[in-house]
Amino acid sequence: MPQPVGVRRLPVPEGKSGCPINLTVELLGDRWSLVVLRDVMFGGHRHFRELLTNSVEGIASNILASRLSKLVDAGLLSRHDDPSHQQKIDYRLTEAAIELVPLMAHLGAWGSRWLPTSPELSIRAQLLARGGPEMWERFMDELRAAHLEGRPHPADGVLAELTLAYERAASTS
Amino acid sequence: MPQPVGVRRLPVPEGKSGCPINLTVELLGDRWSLVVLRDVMFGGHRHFRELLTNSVEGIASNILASRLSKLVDAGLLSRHDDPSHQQKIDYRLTEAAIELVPLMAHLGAWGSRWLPTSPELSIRAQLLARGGPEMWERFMDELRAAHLEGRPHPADGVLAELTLAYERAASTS
DNA sequence: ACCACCGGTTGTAAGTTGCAATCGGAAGTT
DNA sequence: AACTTCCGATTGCAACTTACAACCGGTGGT
Repeated sequence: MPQPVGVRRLPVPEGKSGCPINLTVELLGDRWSLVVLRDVMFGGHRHFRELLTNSVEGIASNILASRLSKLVDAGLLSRHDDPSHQQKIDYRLTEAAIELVPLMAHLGAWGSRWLPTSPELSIRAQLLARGGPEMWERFMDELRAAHLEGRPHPADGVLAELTLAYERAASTS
Repeated sequence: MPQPVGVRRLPVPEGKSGCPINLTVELLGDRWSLVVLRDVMFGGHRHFRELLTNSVEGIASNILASRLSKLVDAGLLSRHDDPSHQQKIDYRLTEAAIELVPLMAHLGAWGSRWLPTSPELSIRAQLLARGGPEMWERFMDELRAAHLEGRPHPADGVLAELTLAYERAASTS
């Protein structure tokens, strides 16, 4: 299991602020980083093409490539060979990224409360918000099993529940 | 009290995604928006110069101006005349911004766990994280009193506690 | 041999950011 | 009345980032 950087007491990079909020914003505060992580986390997409094609927002391939390598460098994603295809790369969430689940939940909850979201897309966010910390922990354990240990998502897990709720909403609208 | 936009079921803007996480990232996912909100929220700075001069990260004045007006347009800040000076503008948090407190808490907690933060600056984040939802609610009520009703922060409030902890840490390091 | 798919790169144009200097008006000081 | 400081910004410019479309060499299935 990777060690939190903060615990190692690394020096604050020269000329930077060292405030936790600021450093997190410096790392994730751009148009795409969190969206890519969202697709890996909730969409279950783990390959370049998958992320490129299934992105609702239409990310450009060069931006996706640059974000993926940035997130790998930052220790939020890890690269693995895919046995099914020599060129295929399997991007997996690291523990650091998995611990962003509560943040994603809040982000989604706030957005669906204050911004003009589309109903079918905000169902997952509302479900996850209502589930609270207990549900987030279950989801994080599920992600750990899938991304750190390579086991598949269970059919009765949180991801399945969220996906099902979304699909039901999307088909009836 | 302002109404959440989501509740009004505004249409999703043409060609945009409608996903709550995406819309929130579109609004707040840049280098400065959350940092400015942090300074208003935790630093108690409510004037342009104050934000410009006391910013640890050194924001440029044109960027600050552009972010302030964007946040006002988005309904996260409101502008008020300051009786003490005709040109002075008092930027106050709205209810929407106050409800970002849990998000800020998670942001700070994640950053202080995974990024090389400076100890004295992460004390507040850790205190707020440990306080949990109960402390966040107290802090939000305090912010509502200060920003929506114009009453001063109480001397024994959450903000005072956080500031004291920071100042103690800063002086002994 | 053919062709779809793999993770990317390249070129280019448009937009955003960072930095320093500066603005006109308001208030305090002498 | 003159001078200085403070007020929320704006301007010009250079550097960087983003968006879009075309394209790359290698892989694998038919």
